[in-house]
Amino acid sequence: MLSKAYDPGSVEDRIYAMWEKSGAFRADATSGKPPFTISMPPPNATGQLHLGHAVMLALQDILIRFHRMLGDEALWVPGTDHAAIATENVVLKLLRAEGVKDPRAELGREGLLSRIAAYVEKSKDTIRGQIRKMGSSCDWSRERYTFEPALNRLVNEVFASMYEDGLIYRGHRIVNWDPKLQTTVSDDEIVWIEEVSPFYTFQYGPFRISTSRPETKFGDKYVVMHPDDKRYAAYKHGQTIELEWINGPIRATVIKDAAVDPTFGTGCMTITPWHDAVDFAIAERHGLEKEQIIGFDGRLLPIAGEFAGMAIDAARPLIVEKLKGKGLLAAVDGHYVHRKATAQRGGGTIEPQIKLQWFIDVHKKAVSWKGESMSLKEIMHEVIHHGDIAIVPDSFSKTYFHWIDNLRDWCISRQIWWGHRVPVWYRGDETFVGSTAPAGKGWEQDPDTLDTWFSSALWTWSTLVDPALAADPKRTLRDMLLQSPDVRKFHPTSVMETGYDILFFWVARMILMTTYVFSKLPEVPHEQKVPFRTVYLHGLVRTREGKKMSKSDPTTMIDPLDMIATYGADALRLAMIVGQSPGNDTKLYEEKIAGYRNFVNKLWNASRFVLMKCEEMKIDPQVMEDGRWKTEEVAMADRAILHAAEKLTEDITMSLQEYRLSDAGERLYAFVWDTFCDWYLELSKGTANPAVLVHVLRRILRLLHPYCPFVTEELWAQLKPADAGVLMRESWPAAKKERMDQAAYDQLQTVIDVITAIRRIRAEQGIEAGKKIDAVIHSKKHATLLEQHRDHIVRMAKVGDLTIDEKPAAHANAASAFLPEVEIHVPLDGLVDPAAMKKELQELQAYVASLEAKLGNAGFTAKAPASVVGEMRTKLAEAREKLGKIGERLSGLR
RNA sequence: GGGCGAUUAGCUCAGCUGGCUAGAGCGUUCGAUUCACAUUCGAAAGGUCACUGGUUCGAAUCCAGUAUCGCCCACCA
Repeated sequence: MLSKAYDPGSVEDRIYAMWEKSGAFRADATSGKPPFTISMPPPNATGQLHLGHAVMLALQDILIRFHRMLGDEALWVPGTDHAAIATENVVLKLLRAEGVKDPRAELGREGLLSRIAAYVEKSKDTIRGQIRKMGSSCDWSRERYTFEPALNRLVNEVFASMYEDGLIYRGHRIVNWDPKLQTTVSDDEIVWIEEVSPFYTFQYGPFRISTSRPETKFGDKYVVMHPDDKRYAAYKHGQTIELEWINGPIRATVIKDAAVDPTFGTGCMTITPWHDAVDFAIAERHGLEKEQIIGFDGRLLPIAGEFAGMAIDAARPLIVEKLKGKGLLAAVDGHYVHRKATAQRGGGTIEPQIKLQWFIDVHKKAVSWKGESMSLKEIMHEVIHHGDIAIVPDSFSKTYFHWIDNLRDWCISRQIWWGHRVPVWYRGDETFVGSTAPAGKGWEQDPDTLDTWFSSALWTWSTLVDPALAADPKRTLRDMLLQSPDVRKFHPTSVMETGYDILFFWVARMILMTTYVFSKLPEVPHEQKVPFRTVYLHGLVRTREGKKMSKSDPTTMIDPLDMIATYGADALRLAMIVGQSPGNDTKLYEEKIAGYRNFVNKLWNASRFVLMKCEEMKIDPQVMEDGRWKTEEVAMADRAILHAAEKLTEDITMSLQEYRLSDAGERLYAFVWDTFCDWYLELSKGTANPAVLVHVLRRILRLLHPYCPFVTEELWAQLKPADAGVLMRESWPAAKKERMDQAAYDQLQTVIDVITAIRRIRAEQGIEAGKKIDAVIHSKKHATLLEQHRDHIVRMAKVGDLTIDEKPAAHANAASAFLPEVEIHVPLDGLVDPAAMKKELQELQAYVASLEAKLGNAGFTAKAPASVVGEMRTKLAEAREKLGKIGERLSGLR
């Protein structure tokens, strides 16, 4: 017998172990079933489960379990991410704490990498266990890691292929250099911080120029202004001027360029092409010299003269002081708000620098797509625009297009060690691109590694490539893709479910890489050259106050593992999913989770009740065949609940197929609690029909399983038919139209309305429970109906006894009254069919529209006689009036 | 500066292509209680659907404008 309250702690781990051991998570690449695939966005291998993960795991598990039950070959590939910069930083910090002052120098590349690898392996088990805690039904036999050898091979092959196609190039570009982490960071990894900093205006020969960064100004020998700026019309482009500057006299050149905003400051500026992206662009346009002022360590170079070697923060006030001493400081604005670029990871101040970096060219038309030569950017646009990939919610397509339109070449090299190393070898002037060094001595591999999103961008298919094929150097990328059984069966994936915050970081890059790679395989049908068919973007989880949960402020954090321990994984899953609509942030707080814990417990007790009823009636639910009962034993209430269960099945199935996960969850919640427990189980306390009870409960367990896998599986063991296996492998119920019994359902609704009315009147009139009540019914049909349900009404409305008298109807649409002195309106008849009325309305609308069109036409051509127009006007007015009446009636419909 | 979105009950939110008396959960108030469940049951109060116009027989829903808030992108020397 079941315990009085559901205890998730004693159930969840046992159930999960049972599933895993039984092989229920494993997908079969050889089955004939249609595939349904999700690649799990890999959490950091060294990470801890947070709410973001929990939401993603719950959503994906619901989809996977639903499709598995639907009869699809459902595959959910789990994995972890090597998280390049983040992981390297963690280990560097640990090493420094151990007393290793300069880990890179002391351990060397190989030494440091093996330390990091060991650390990663050690911590992987944590996240693996935590993913299991959520109930995730992923296929652990296919677990992958973004930095495993097979994936490294694929990364190298893709790099080489793109290089050969001229899509990867090396060039000097302004990059975001982080002097603290000693690496470049991508545009997307920058956080802008507002700060007030002094804004200086200096005399620069005849000009006044302003800056918040005097320390970059040593090398400024170009003064730029807008070509149309009349104030500077006297100065010609290319003209040189001798002037006194920080470290003595220099010769400045006048440049006219439209990039300068004449309304800002003095309308002219000097440029520092090495340390500013806009300046770099101007310098490129005019072929100007570029000079480095600040070193990669963040200190001034010898060009700074006496300031050389100083850190920029320290040098700044001294430089200002010197210029002031020379009488060149014209003004200082102390209230200038400046936006400073800092690195998202590590927090160092970004110093733009020119570096030799590897880039992916997104503009070059070098990819064959639909028989055309297109750029990566164009393809990225095309697949969304054309609908090869759908984004849920659709509104994010606009954001996506906007981003694509402004997309620049992607800088893929990083100056860290932990990551896929750039597969390029150098020897003197020779360059070789490939997985391994070419034969011969003296080849040196590029020291840089690739942006972590480069390997992540391959994730949907790199995880499906057979590692044995990847390990064979003779196999080409093409072989690996076409010969891996999992790629053939499961790619493209069905859904990419992730937070909207990484739409650009990751989703867009998967589209870029996958379309590129598959564009090389003519035998793959066009629509299969995408990484996924649907992108489902969930929102961020916020605190009750709407704040972002952050590690730095522990009071805002909700730890999903704590919540699982207290309330159970099922409750947490429901609390996160219900109320979460795609693309919108949700607020989560403990009371909400507690509410769903109550719900899970409610289901538990409902099952307990059903089992008790079975026992009372000496029936073993396990030997009960599903859905078998004798027609004559089925009362109207049974027919009604059966109808409701079929309707529910239909709704839930549809909602899940349309990715309306919150709706479906809410609907299940309401059905279980309000319809099944508070209504049908209450009725069943009188006369129970165990066959129907068990049938409906089994139906609930199936429909609810994707949301609450643990409790439903546990209850299933008690209630399943003898020949059935685990619930997670059961089939999804199909709504049976022939079982739908709207009439029975409506009639019971009437009975319920009557019960509610009696209760309300009792409360209003202060009539105690248990008193006899006389009801007057103005309809023979309903008098009969209520007479049949007298026992239920008496019990549910807590009436001592009930007399039902029939009187002739006062109105055509019979209303009924309870208690001699009080009239209650009960909607007794479903005489009006809203669908038919709508149809009539539509016909009238069409008629009105045609009349209007004719009238408009007649008025315009002035050919119709006035009498005809008048007649039409009358007709139109009549039609409109009728329309209004029908609309009103329709509005009044219940 | 460019773009996207939001504004519905005290709080958190539903409300799909215009059509039930605008809903749910939590909270509040009142009442119940050995009978599956106090992690319960019944009921009540609570809304100018941000504002102003427009389209329509009919608008929370569509259109325009206003206000407030949020997010993304770019970034001014």
